[in-house]
Amino acid sequence: MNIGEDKKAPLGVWGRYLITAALPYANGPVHIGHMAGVYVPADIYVRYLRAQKRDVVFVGGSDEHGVPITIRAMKEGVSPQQIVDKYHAIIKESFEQMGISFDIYSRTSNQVHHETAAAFFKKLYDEGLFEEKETEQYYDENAKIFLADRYITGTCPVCSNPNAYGDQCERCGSSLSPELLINPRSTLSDAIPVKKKTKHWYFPLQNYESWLKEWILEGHKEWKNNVYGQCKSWLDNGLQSRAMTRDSNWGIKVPLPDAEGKVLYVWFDAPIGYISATKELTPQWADYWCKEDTKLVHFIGKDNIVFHCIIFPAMLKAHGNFVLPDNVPANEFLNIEGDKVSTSRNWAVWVNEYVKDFPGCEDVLRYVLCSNAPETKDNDFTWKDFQEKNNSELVAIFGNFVNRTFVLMHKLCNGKVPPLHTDVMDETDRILIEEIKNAKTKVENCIEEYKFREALFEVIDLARKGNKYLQEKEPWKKVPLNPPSGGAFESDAMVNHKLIDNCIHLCLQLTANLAILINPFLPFTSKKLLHMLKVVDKILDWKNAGKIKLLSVGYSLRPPELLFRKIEDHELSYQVEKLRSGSIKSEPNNEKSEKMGTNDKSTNQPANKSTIQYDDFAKLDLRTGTIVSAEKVEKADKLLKLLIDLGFETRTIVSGIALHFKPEEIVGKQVVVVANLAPRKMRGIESNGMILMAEDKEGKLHFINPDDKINEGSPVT
RNA sequence: GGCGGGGUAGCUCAGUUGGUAAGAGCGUAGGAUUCAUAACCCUAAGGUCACGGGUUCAACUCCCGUCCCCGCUACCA
Repeated sequence: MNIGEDKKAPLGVWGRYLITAALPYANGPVHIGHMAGVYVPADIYVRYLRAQKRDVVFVGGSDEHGVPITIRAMKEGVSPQQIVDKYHAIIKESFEQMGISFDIYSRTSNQVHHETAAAFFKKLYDEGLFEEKETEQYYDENAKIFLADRYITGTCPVCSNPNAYGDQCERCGSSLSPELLINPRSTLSDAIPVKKKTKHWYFPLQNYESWLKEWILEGHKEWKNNVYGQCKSWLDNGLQSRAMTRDSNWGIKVPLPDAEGKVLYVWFDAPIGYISATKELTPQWADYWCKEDTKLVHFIGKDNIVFHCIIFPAMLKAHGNFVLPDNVPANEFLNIEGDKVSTSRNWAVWVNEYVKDFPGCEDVLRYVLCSNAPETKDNDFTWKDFQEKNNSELVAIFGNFVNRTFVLMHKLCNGKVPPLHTDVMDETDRILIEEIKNAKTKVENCIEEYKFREALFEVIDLARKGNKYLQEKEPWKKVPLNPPSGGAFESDAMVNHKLIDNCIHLCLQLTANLAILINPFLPFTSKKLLHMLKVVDKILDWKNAGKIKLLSVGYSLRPPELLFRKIEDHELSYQVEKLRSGSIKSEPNNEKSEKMGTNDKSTNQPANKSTIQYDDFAKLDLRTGTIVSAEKVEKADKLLKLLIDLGFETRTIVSGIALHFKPEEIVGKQVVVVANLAPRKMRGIESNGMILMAEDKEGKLHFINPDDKINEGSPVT
């Protein structure tokens, strides 16, 4: 592959472009975080490339496999297919409505993908690139399923992080396999997983480590800081074999004879979805995937970095014959009104709802999300900001310029494009013409470097310059004059007439430029402009930008229509109210944040506990006790080391309540203790028992204790 | 605690390889104007560039340390 030789390729040297946007996971709709981080930037890039007449394909689709979907189906009593059908339709529609112009929006449950992914796997298998291991895999006997990586937690063998996930330790960055974990447990039913024999195929990432290091750390220093830093961290920590198959019946069947009940790991099959979608789109798919002069770019959220920068490239490398990503411009997260987006708390602005609440304002959302995109760090979306950006930039600068140009043209030039009289052009005119040219260069440079918000700023700035120009020229102050008939002579009036012509002429040409430049960002607006200017789509070719001969002299144009409307205060308060009233307080241990990235495939539902017999209860030795001392445990945010007087003895209990109570304020409190709990070491301190706590709906903890003070050590029955 | 990303005007962000760049937009305050969706245009205020050291003739820009924010993760048997 083209290691090291592809830096800063000059414009136009790429034969074709293959652009992918992260496959959204089909167990929920998309929200504005997804849009801002992935789909809007990807779409801008693609529309720009198309305007450049580059050969480009933009693929996407729903990611429909994975255990969370089967779990959800189980809970709702429907089939996994029904779940994904429902959300695939919603997601697809949202993208269409927002103008995300996929060449194909596919899905991983369809036939082509099953075949492609299976064949990919088979090829690696046939070449002996997998390690086949029969292992004791963890099985949840309550839920009756093998536990997917994500559903097992345990201790990381590398850094001793006790809550590493089965697929990855996020503390030390190591990629793991479930059986490497020490002390595993099920997050589904809380059951202690039992081991059961099963066979799986592992992909030895470590074999690609040195290659990845060279390819990324040496060859792609231009990647964004956040992306490069993450990659470096993983690579420095060392890679390990990772199982690429799972025990499940939802997914792509492992294409081997002895693999009943086994499917491909969702992260193995999902990125292959990009290939399948391309296949489905065109018989020439291989040109895009296999020819070295293809520029492959993955648009993703930051939660996907490891898969798109490490695992998938290693898979492609192993398979051979495929191009590798030239860049992976991952974005950070978008918060809403100061809080992180959370599906479980319903703290989100859903695209399908936005489209209903603000019909015809799709471009406004695109504008706000792009101009405030989390390109370098997490950012905040507020409705106030949404209003201000709309009212003071789209309406007041961009829309207003276009509107005053059109109104003046109709008032002063009979609704036609006036001629340009070079004899009366001045410095101001020439500067404006220069600015139009510059704008094109600036915008394209920014887009090529994935700096979309800056690019968009430059477009708006051009409109700003138009307003300034208009202000300086003040054509409305000049006396309009009918075209001279017969022997015209130079007079002040004649000159004024020419000045008006020049001003409006240039403003109109500028407007045409705006249509071209804004097109990648606000395609609906661009369309409206073309309609008003009575020109065809052809004019949107990027090569036309920067020119001032886009509209023919004498051509009559349509009356103006407003491009944007103001957003009123009451619309904001409605949205904010909707957001707040719809939000659900969730329990803190369930407060797994939603990422604006699209593949948060974990769900974390505490299951209802099953019925127990009296005997089970009677096994507990519950006692009252009094806290005699409390201190914070070093290097642990949540732990307090407590000494509890139980009457017959005083013992040490380590409890995870430090975020809720200060040590000094709980000394002397009576508590209920599980006295016969097996000892357990935490942070090196042996804990002998457990304090009972109640948790309210805010997630706050409260001690459980007797109404009146009673003797230490009194049994609780 | 670990890893990663950040901390620059009220807000959202730019600041290239260290040297007249401490900047932009919005917001705010004045002014001017009326072609325009009470919009546009002009002007102004304001920041010890998180903090403390260090390297240098010179640091927002390099080094060390500290603090804070965000994400993932850890300790809540």
